[in-house]
Amino acid sequence: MQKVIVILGQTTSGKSALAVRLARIFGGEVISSDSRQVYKGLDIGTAKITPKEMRGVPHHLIDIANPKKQFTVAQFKKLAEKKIKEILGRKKIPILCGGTGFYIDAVTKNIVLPKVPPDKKLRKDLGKENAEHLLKILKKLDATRAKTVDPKNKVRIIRAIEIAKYLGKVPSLESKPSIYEFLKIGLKLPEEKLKRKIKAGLKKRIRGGMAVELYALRQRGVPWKRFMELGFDQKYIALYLQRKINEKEMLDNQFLGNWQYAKRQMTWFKRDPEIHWFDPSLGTYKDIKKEVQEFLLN
RNA sequence: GCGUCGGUGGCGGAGUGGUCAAUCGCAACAGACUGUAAAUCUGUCGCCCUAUGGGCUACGAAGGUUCGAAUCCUUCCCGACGCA
Repeated sequence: MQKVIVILGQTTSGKSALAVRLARIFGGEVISSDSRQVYKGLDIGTAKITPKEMRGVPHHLIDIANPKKQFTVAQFKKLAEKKIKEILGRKKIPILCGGTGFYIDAVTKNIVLPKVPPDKKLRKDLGKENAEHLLKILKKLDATRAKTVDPKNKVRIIRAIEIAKYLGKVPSLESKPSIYEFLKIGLKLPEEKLKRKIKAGLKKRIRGGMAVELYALRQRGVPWKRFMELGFDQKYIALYLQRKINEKEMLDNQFLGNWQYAKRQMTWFKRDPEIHWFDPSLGTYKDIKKEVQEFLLN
């Protein structure tokens, strides 16, 4: 089976740098698996790797989407699979690197996503209803899925309705075995160190012109409302630029957002027993390298 | 110094005689996750236990009134504002 390396972990844990190092040694190319770095014009705000930091290693799936439009897992999965194929075709090692657990699982667990594209109008209309009512609508279309969806999660129920409308019912969850073999390396920092890194990273992004960057997007017609969805950093900068919060509130909320996100990432990753965890602050690079080496040889 | 308003759980903030261990929001902790996933959503959240029940300590402090007080009275301490 052909091999693919996966580097995942919490925000600011050092995934990108590790990916570049491994890519340079083993002859790899990086496929970003980050749901925000796909957007063009959101460089500083999503802590995108810079060309210099790439050190000659090709990076994929960065800057491929218009921030005005919504990018989705399904698109990611399709593109990532295409890139994996291409990279392997060049006799190089694909390295999936990022912090979006769902995106990574979509590829590594080969989750079969129903081929029903988002229906903007339907979502908008149904969004006005309450969860209880939505569940009733779903029950009529697909009683089975109605029993399993989170009954209070409108987003989920609406998607289920969307699928049921097109396919008659929501197909049961399927996860086909992947044609690739994956080695999952997880990076996890101790709490205090992670907090410090998040703070430092935030400072750097602010000084680096995160607000200016967002302002430019705004000038290009990205509505304020959209910033709310683009991530915690951009959300609070947008509120600050609109003078709805002050500078301190912005910084506090941004830190909190990053921190809570890091915790949420862990609850996702925790349930995957295949991940090999390392603490990058302990000089574990050699161990990781060894692990990768063995994986590639077998 | 006088006057007014106020002091509630980690924080903000309800409650103004019983149904209050105390609405709610935040944080915290745990978790879910079928094309929004940096999103969306759920549970727990004073302490202890033989735990869909029981006990203890609590609403600035100390007394008091009452069958019963976070809620009423007195004094004291602290804060904000007003008058001096």
